[in-house]
Amino acid sequence: MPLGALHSAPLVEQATTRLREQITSGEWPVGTRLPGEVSLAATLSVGRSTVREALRALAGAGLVRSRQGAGVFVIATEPSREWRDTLRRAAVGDIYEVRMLLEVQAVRLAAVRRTAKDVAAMRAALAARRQAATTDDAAFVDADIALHATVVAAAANPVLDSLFAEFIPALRRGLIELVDLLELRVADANHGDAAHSDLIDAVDAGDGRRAAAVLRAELDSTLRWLRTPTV
Amino acid sequence: MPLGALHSAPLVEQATTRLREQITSGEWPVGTRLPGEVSLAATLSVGRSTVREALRALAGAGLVRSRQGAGVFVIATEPSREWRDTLRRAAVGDIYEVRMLLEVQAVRLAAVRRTAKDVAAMRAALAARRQAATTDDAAFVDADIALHATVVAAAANPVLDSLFAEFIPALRRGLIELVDLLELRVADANHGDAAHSDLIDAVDAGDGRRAAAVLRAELDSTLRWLRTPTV
DNA sequence: TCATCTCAGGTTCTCTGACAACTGGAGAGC
DNA sequence: GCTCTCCAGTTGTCAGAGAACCTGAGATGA
Repeated sequence: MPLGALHSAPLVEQATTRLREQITSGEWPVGTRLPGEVSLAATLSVGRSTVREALRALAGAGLVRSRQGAGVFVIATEPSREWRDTLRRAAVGDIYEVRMLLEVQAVRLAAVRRTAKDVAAMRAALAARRQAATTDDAAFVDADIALHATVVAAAANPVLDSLFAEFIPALRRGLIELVDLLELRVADANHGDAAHSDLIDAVDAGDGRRAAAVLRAELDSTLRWLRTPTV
Repeated sequence: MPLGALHSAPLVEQATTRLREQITSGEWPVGTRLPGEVSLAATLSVGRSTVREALRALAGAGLVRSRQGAGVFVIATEPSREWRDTLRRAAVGDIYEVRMLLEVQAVRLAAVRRTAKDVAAMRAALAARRQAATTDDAAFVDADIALHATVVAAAANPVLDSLFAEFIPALRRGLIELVDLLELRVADANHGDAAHSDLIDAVDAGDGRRAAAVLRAELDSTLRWLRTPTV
């Protein structure tokens, strides 16, 4: 692998970058119909095939969509990954607060929408969490998070699922440290088992209010610790 | 907006899907050098240009990378933007439901944490929304969303801010279509002004319960429309 | 007046062919 | 063993042609 290519980037890549900049700079907001291929080729001083390939790259990135005969339209701007940066840099307390907010509402939905299959998955995850109680902190936290993910999944909203998954890396980091710092598992390696069992029972019974209360109590006590300044 | 295209997908999209499946199925793991363009064109029974465009789409999605003379290589087996993909592809009702869930809880926090500066920003945004009432649907929806963003910002949680921003492109799309479809602004160009004014008053007064109720009523009625199957 | 149809111009889609630029491996020479 | 050259195969770019599609304007008919 050379340290750096000494020849310029292929024209398609340059064109892709130029067009992408038009989008991310706000020049072409969502909904904009891009100039036609022939016009863009003239503007960029490249062949039409080069423009087409650049547009395909932007389409593959999810920024544009083309309709034959109608044109190519901006369907998304490419934010600067602000969300993921924020999630990486934010105080764990802020992250956890949003997680809590989301999940407490999610269990209300889960209590309404859960299927027998969802409940079976929750109970299987609870069993796995119990099994992980004999292992190290990281594995235990992973099993705990996996259990919560099954509860969120029962809300039957793919956006929620995906959003919860976005939180997992940060949650994992924060929770492993917290469990270690507080030595939560010294007295009880299966810390929180009763609450999780109650949670699943409540969801199973369709009692959203109770499920939310159980989960809120659990997450709230954790949040309080996460918000406590560390010495 | 057509209910569904009655003609088959463009060949480039089909080829992209086929090639992507080879990657995501594990047939072509990371590091694999794909067959050459000429070979792929023969395999897929399309022209070489079609293959090239499909490969560009995959490159734009971050799955492959090509080196002139050397070949095209798999660099990832999963798109790296699962969350964003979900947000783009999900049913607008699912998106809106999560937005609602988030925002109703956010206003509870906002009612506790708002500063005088936050409230001033909300009122300025309300004024801007009123001004946008004289313009087109898109501008009005933008002003509406901006107002909601000021309310979320008052919750003083950067993760919430950033997360709300993630929803904006999808919300914008859905809401502009809804406003247009239902002709919500024919009778009242400044649709929903009273509710928004009440919302700000409640946040200003620190009445989280009332703020949540006002917002829930607003968002719930919109969600109901978004969940209604379109004829 | 309104609804429907037709047409023209502009758009994207696909293919072909040609040539340029590049890579990597094999073989030859030192 | 190292370096250079050559060659086959690869990607990159362009041009051109025709097909398929979309949209808006205008014409026609009820």
